[in-house]
Amino acid sequence: MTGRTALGDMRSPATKGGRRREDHPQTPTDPESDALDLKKRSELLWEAPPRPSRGSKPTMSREDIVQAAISVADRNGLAALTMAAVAERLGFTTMALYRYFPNKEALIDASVDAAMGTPPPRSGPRESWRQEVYAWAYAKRAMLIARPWLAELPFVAAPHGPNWLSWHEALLEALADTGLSPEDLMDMLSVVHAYVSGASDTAISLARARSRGMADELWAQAVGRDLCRAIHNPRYPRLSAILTSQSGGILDASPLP
Amino acid sequence: MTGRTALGDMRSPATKGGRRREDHPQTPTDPESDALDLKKRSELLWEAPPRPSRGSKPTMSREDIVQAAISVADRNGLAALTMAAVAERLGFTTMALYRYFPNKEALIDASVDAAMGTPPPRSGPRESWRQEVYAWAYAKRAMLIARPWLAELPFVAAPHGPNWLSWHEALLEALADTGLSPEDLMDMLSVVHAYVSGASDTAISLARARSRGMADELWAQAVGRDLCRAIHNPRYPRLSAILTSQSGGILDASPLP
DNA sequence: AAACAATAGTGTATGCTGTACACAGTTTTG
DNA sequence: CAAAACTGTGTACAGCATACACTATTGTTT
Repeated sequence: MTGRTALGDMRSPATKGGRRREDHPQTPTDPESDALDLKKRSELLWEAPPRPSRGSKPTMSREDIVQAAISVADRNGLAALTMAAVAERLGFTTMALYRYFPNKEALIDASVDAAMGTPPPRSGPRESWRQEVYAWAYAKRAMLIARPWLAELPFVAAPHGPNWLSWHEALLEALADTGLSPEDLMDMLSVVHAYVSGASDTAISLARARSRGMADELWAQAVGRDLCRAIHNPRYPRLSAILTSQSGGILDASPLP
Repeated sequence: MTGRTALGDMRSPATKGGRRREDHPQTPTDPESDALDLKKRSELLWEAPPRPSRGSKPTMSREDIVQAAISVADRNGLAALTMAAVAERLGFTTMALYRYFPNKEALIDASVDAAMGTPPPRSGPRESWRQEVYAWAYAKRAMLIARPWLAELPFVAAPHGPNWLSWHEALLEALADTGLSPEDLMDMLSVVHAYVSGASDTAISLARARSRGMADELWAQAVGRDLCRAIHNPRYPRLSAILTSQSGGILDASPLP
């Protein structure tokens, strides 16, 4: 929702202007085109097309465009990230961007990878794997909070770029002393990743609310509202009991230890 | 969104047709409107507006519309879920839907909650909490795989409806024998939720690919492509080592135990 | 140096989107 | 029976991604 204001822009617009796939899944228009799509997305993220020898020189670079896209999203959220907005920020025509990226999806793929950056290098000496993983988790959480629009994107089936891999590499390094098997390490990658994303959920939501100028109190009120509906509702006896038992640890925006 | 390929439609379009917020976060158009937005979304999900006494009777119900929306998304993914598509499936005009839902976002909120349904009831006698949590996790995973478009929506800042709460309630019931404190139970909710989502990632991706008619082999090839770029890349020594050490547990679509 | 080919950025056009608005028909309330 | 409140329709519009045709620019080939 993806925009996520929330809705709008999510991520998966097939092809908007052009042809459309409205067919039944059993009779797909072109089964191969999707696989090619995934491969193409990955390739565009990793492989720079060779600079052609002839023709006039490009004025911008993919880097420039990605930076512009990131700053647009940083300011106004994913919904504001339109081709026109990016182009305007660069002082070019909308269509000029299509000389660098074949479509919006490719631009977003690149922007997402660039926006997540690389995990901060270890500052001090190596600590226990527990501490290392803590540090990694905090770093990822901070990254998501700094760029809450990343969480507006769906988490499945996106291509994984160089920076995304670097976060995995860093986590593997944090786990180096555990002596886990390769298989277990792979599992840990997804577990820790998912945990941090999930645990950062409310913090990200708060960050988004703040960036849109919402007062913290209003946000907390709005977020707590849903859960509070369970209270005294016979359909949710256990949830109700927990919510009334004590506090709203739910409203605490820092669920990570 | 988004044929989904993936981008397109996400969820966060601020407001598409109407007024637009392009302002700087520091000078928001109307800080209160967002808080009201969140509250409104929650209310729409929980509180049915009272049937007016005067006027002609409605031909459809919100239920009908939600079911139509779900079946559209089931068939063609989130990108195909447009107001026009839902209306057509029901044999009504697009604008007729706006008598039941104030905007697309509200319809999606309702559809998401309805689509996730309620967790299956326990079949046999109560088992150990471990087994109970396993069962819950499998159920959630199955639900996500059955409706992969749910994973195309952003995971933050969406209102939580009755069914969503019921999944939490069920997990609390599974954890009943653990003797955990209320605080710890709340933490467990987000941890287990996040874990299952993350661990189901590839399985969901595969389900989406299948529903679009892609052969499993093609999908695996496309998905593995990204990770394989780390192999023999000096920037990712540990990742490379793991990936070459043995198998591609990565390509296994069933990471849950 | 001249002719050519391939590119970069522009301008314009298109189809799809969500949704505002004004209407006509229908049902209940006074 | 008139007024009020609603339902579904028709039309209209702005915003979006993007196709296409154009020109100006540049390196390659002759």
